[in-house]
Amino acid sequence: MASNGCPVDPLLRTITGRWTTHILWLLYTEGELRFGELMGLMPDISAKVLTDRLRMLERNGIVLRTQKQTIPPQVSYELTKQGQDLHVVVRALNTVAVEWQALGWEPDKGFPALEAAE
Amino acid sequence: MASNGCPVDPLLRTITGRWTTHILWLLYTEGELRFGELMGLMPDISAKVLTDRLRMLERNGIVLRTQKQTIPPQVSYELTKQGQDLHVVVRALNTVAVEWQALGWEPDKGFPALEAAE
DNA sequence: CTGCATCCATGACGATACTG
DNA sequence: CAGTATCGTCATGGATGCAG
Repeated sequence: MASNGCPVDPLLRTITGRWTTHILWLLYTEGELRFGELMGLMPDISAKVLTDRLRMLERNGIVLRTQKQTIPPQVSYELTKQGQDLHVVVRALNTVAVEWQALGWEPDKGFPALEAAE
Repeated sequence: MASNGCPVDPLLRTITGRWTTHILWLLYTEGELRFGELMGLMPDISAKVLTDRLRMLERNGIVLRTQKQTIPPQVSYELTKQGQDLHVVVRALNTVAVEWQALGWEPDKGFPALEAAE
């Protein structure tokens, strides 16, 4: 059922899904982060969803999970070598997002600035 | 509820969603296409979903819909100027997707080639 | 501190049938 | 040809509570 001949789709489905690129962005810009630090940097995410995302990214070889058996436990996450491949994508995304933001673009509302100019 | 300070999220939510990048890819590589041509190039999509996606992309200023009032009606879609900004993103996505495919990557299965090597 | 189990609401996706 | 209308299913996101 994957879209025939479109190799992008599975990748997109992986890095998509609420919060995922934000996590990648943070791990890319901040480096290794602990679970609680990620929570702090994303005030609106729930623990379950963050865990879901991290586990999924781990399964896919994109982040590396390191657990220190101390009390209390400490768990850190960092990008794997493959995970760092994604910075090209995330940066491209970021470039366009910032550019469009400057044009007044909003989801489901288009480019108000441009329509006004026509 | 948008992820605070992450301008990427709304953009990602827009270009995400089953088939969307495939549509963008086709309009980017093939140029202007008619509704039926898009259907033909994506054998597994339903008319409703294709319509949904195109309407959404149109609302967001990414594709331009042109209708010729003939019998039978002819409707064409093409990328707007802003839509073409996305080719950077789609190409980045495609580059990584192809690269990972070569490494044996599959969603939820990681990189078998690499694990075998370790 | 880090996370798992459970439950629920939402909406995306898709099949089918019908229309100007 | 190019849709619209309707309905059903299922995955996702999220709240809450418990646990090592």
